[in-house]
Amino acid sequence: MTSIKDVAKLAGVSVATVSRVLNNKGYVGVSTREKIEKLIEELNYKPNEVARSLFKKQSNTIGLIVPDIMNSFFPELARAVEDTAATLGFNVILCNSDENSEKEQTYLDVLQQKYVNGIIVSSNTITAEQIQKLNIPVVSIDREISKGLPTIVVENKKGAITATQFLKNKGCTRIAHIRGSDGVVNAEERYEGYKEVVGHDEWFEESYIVNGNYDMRTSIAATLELLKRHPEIDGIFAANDLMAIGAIKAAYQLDIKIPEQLSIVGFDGITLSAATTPELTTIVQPIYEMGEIATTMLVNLMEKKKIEKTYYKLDVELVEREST
Amino acid sequence: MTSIKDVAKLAGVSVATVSRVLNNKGYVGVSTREKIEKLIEELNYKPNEVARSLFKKQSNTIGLIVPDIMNSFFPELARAVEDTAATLGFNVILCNSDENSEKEQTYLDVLQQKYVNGIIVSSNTITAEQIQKLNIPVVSIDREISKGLPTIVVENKKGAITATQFLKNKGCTRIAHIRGSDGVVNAEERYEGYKEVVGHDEWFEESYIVNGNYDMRTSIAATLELLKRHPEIDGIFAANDLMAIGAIKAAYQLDIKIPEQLSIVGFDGITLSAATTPELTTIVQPIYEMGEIATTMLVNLMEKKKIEKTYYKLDVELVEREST
DNA sequence: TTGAAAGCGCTACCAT
DNA sequence: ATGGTAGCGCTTTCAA
Repeated sequence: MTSIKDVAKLAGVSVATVSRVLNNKGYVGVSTREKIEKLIEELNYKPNEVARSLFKKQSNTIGLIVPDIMNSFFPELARAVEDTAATLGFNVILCNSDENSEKEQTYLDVLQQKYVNGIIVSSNTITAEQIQKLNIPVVSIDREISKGLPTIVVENKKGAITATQFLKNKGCTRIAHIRGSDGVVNAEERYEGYKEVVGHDEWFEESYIVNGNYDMRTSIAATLELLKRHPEIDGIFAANDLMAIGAIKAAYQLDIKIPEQLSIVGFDGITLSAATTPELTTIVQPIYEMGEIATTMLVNLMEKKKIEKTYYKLDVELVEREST
Repeated sequence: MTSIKDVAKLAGVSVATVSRVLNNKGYVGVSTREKIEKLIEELNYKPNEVARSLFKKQSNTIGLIVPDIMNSFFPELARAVEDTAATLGFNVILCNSDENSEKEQTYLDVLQQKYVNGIIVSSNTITAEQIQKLNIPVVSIDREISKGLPTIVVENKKGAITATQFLKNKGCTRIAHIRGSDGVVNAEERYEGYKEVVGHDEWFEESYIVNGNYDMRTSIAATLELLKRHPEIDGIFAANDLMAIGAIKAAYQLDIKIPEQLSIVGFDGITLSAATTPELTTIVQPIYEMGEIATTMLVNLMEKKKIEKTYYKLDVELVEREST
């Protein structure tokens, strides 16, 4: 690999001068500049990023910590983050935490050791304290780690209300809910939204709610049980698309027609939701936008620009498809 | 951030000694070692990876270049790569190339500038020459860039034969093919496999083949047209799951019953394929395993261990589900 | 068994 | 306008 020294030597100047043209900083005579630029071109010289990082204490890299890139909306989020980062001149290191605190801490440590400029994280387990210690900007996505920390979330409760109300308007009279994992804030919020709409109906009781653990398989089993217990159910609001798809499968097994006998609404708007048959009516989150905003905000934070807003609660939208 | 100097000073030794205990290399007196280790613990000192990288010319990082992390099997592949890399002590930088040569070259350049130890790449456009220049190990996945380069692929043709033959055995008498993008090797191979099985049947003609461009939307349109042109079709082999799902949707639109009137087989075995209704019969690739093998092989290459094999052609398996 | 110091490739300060 | 050089935090050679 050719280094700045080689360029300097061949150009008959000092490394300082080469550095100046590299960074477009400080005075350089026109002719020397040209000579150096030509040389850089010829040698196809690219400055060593690691050496730069060591000096700058920044590696032009950001860390992205997600529970599992295979799950629901993380591929799209990752894509948005990587796209935006690339545009702004950063690379992204992908980390799968499995929501495991130990792994998370390990990743946080090595990201810090690698001088990443900032971190985007989606986690329920990470604490504000862990983040404070890091001393680099962190933005939290999809989950609110603590007040004050830069955060991008969506209108979970509002979305749930929209979904449930929509089922009601469609004429559903017994609306069940497949809720997300215990202890996860957005699962809680979606549950609350559901309850706000039907909680005071005289038919309502807690047994219309099952836990699908944000997972398709669990949801199938839960739905089967739910429909056995309450065959009168004619509407289901699932707290994410995966579980809604599970519900579709369960209904299919029981030979229940969707949407004729049973309407189903999901939450997330993942690619999958448009690929099922029938296609899923769902509350779609602006996933790509979330990634964009998070990354842009992170970069602003990193560059210590002043930020107008560090808390975004993005709106969600009901997209009606074939399952209702 | 506390540095090796701080540790050395507090321990009353030189940085060299601290470095020795850090790397478990060279002689260190037992008592000094203990003192230093205790100090490291207390200070929660973590060595600066960037400084290390600069010296070692290796950053304990590998690059992963895929066309688009949102597409078909890349999330699972990325997961496998990251898991394996993490276990072996490496981070992974994610790059989305969109199969765009310029982007690819840019990524290759910055990965090299960042001293990544190796690169895993899935691309049709990258050339052997580009890789040679890099001078770091590269393994190619899903596509064969050139003979001699470490490669992981699957039995595309064989899988296609299995799929098509399976449809025949199921009693299908007019089997169509939705092929993948032009110029993509695996699309070609799958097409060949299909043709090997039905190409000599007397009913066969080229008009039973349409191009779905490895994309769901395109596939829907193509299937619609296909079924209009040849209403007698009772079996479809699609070159990937996304297109097979498109075919399901098209059939659904035309009110054609699957599998009663039409059987469909896909290729890939992505998560999606088990989420549709009806669930898709497909040729599943060992995606996770491909990622594992690629990463392990890459690390061996990086560490200059001797490699038994640099070319893997993994077997695929037909998984029968509801679409046939 | 330990320390001093060179050097990895670059940037930025201070001279000139 | 340009050069010399310290220093970023670490590893490794050479001496002691």
